Amino acid sequence: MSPTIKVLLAEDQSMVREALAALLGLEDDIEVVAQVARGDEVLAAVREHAVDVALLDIEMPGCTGIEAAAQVHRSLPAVKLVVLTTFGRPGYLRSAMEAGADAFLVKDAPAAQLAEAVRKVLAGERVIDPTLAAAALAEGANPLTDREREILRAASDGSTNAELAKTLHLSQGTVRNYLSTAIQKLAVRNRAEAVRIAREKGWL
Amino acid sequence: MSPTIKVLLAEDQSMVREALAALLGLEDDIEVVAQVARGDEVLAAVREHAVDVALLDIEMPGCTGIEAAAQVHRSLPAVKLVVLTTFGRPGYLRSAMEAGADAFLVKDAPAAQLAEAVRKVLAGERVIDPTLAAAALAEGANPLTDREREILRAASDGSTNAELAKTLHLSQGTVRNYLSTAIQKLAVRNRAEAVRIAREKGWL
DNA sequence: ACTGCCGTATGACAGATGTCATGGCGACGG
DNA sequence: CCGTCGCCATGACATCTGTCATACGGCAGT
Repeated sequence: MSPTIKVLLAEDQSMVREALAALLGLEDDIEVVAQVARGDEVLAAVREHAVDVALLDIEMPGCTGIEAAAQVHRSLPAVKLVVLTTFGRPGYLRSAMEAGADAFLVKDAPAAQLAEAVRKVLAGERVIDPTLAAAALAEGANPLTDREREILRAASDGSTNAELAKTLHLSQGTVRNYLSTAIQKLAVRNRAEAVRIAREKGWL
Repeated sequence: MSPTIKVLLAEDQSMVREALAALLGLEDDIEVVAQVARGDEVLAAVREHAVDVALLDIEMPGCTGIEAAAQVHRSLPAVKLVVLTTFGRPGYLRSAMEAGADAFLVKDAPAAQLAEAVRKVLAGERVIDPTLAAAALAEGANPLTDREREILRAASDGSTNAELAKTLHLSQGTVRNYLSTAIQKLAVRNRAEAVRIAREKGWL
């Protein structure tokens, strides 16, 4: 009796995106009504196509799927949000939830979970991998301040202190202080490790 | 008249893998007869299912799709090899070709190219993105020696010189020398940048 | 009002990192 | 058999990084 579920797919790699569309197309009750390749095109497309469920990849040009989720959640709170990602990083889960996501799936989960998640969120359920949820809770919140995160992100391409100081309009000493505190908070021994760990946890 | 083309799909993320299978399943002349999630399972599966074309992702546990391609190429040279990857790194293309690949596709190409590539390689054609091919040629070969690559790879997680020396059974000075020459060859200013650049080019 | 915490800054110090010159050893090509 | 190259090593030097103590203004919570 119910009409088909209208789904939007946001994913930057077209081959993956179209493959997921093919997968969902096999389901009778689901219809992919829109596809976008950039985070910043999500909101408009959701509006235009009266989407029921938006399926969002995190890593996208324009803006991340998490940011896109937040935008949609603010403007159109009725739209259900499924966040889909390659990396099961606890920090991602946390921020996705804070952005109003209804489901959080990792791409190495079985494909059947995708359609299932779409149906469940529409029924008002939340879908979260319990292992990941546990990890997210166990690990605690991001200990880094905004500025520390920003400097760490800027340092992640191998820039030197002098370059960082210039681009961030800070003194060189300040840059070192921030990196130093970040290194200590993450309990590592240099900036490279700090970047790696923060990335892994989804804190960058 | 010709029987269906038997395809093996190797890709570690099950959602993507099954989605690609769904996509290829839409084609009448193609049949996905095997799916594996690890590089080191490819060869056995190709043998077992008398596969015509193997579709290999590069980033996989066990071994990379490129290594798997080389194995298949050596043992069963009649099997056609399509390498599929997220990252259009020229160095990847180069090594894929050296491993005997018949096609090289990036995941952000349109989905239609996938089935098309399968048919073309079976017809004896090679399928390569011309832009990428140009980039691979323009950039030249990997200037790093085996050892330099190895040390750079080991250093990429933020290990310190002392740790590298220990795990690689080298003197600390030697480690520094290798990193220094790698840094110079890549025309960068520190190991972090060296790692980044080498990664980008697919030289790691 | 007082107490944190954040952002910013400085100066000093120790230790890590990058560079350079130099050497030995083995393999491979001319 | 000689030159070149890759691999490994040492020592010396300059620079970059990480740590610590200290400071000041702002802003939030008690």
